[in-house]
Amino acid sequence: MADVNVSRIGDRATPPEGGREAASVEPIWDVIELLFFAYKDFVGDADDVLAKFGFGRAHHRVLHFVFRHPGMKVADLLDLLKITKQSLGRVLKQLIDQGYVEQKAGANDRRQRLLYVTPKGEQLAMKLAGLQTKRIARAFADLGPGGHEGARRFLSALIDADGRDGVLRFIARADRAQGSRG
Amino acid sequence: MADVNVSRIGDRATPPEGGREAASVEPIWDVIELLFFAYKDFVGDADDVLAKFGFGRAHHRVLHFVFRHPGMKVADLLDLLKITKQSLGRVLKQLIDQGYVEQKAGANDRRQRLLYVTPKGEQLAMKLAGLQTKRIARAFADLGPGGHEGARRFLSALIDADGRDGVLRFIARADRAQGSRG
DNA sequence: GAAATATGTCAATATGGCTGACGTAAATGT
DNA sequence: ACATTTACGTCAGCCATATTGACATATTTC
Repeated sequence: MADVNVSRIGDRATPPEGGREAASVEPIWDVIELLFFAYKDFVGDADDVLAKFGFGRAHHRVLHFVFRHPGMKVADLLDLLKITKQSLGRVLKQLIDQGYVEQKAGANDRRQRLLYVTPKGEQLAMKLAGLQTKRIARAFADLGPGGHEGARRFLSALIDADGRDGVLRFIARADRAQGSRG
Repeated sequence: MADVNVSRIGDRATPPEGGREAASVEPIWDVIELLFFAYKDFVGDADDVLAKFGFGRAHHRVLHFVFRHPGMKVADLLDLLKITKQSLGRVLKQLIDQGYVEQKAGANDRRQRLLYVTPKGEQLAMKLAGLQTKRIARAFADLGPGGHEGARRFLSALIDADGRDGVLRFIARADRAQGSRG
């Protein structure tokens, strides 16, 4: 966010919410816009690095989730990212061809292509996660104790109610799958 | 998030962070992934409506910011969205041609095209903001008191330090510019 | 052996970014 | 007054990422 100086500037950082909420529900403008700006900066960190590798956000997402869930099936990834196999195919192929991700036939079901990151892939995945972690950690430092828990609760609550538990379990399972590889 | 059932499921919702933080900083996986899933669902609400109008996220962003900052210059919008005038031009033209946004020459500087939403544009902007507000309000209800303030602080802290004040002032100014139009 | 499943791939299309070049009107500087 | 700069628009082409639909191949299952 280099500069957002749209001619003049104001001062009040919070909208007037005292008491009743006007007719037809007054939009929660501040959070709507903060989500936009915060997310943009958040992914921007990684975008810059990815560009040097000739990759985009799509590659990042695949690399990230394969890293977090070693042995993931292609179908799992499709379901998770909610994209088509054709879209996934393109970026996955590049990641494989360039040695960031590798496939192994499933032991039980040999039609399956289980996905794993290579050491090279792990290095990039960790580099990207490190950048994002740095930003988040800085935010938590600003927020003081309870910041992490608060953020987790807020973000979880934003997720569609019917998919929330699945996402939380997914994240928890990844933590187990990877263990501590600091 | 229809379903994220990647074969098996886990239980622990928070990573083991007790005490020291391994070598080279352990990534804050939960927040990294929650941001991804939360943001996806957050923008998904609007995407569905926009699709019915033949619009995309790019249209939403333009409509949103013009609505929030009536009389914005084209240059302001470019600086805010960080896109090129060619990219903006395409979607802005559609919004104007279809009567959602209108332009007026600047009073002082007649080269400027000041942007305003039409009543039709306001209606759509409010509809989209309403959907997002519903999601955020639901999250705040889950979080209890302090949820709004906590979210605002967390998201603000995520923004690049050097642009943060500008963004906060921008949001504050918009609140004044629009007043209560609930 | 037939049918279903997991994956890969070809082809065409849409959206929303980008760069570069050029045009026009209005403001500004000397 | 004229040259330059500014604000904006637009043409042309390219790239990344997503889509749909069709079809191929291996493997598992009924």
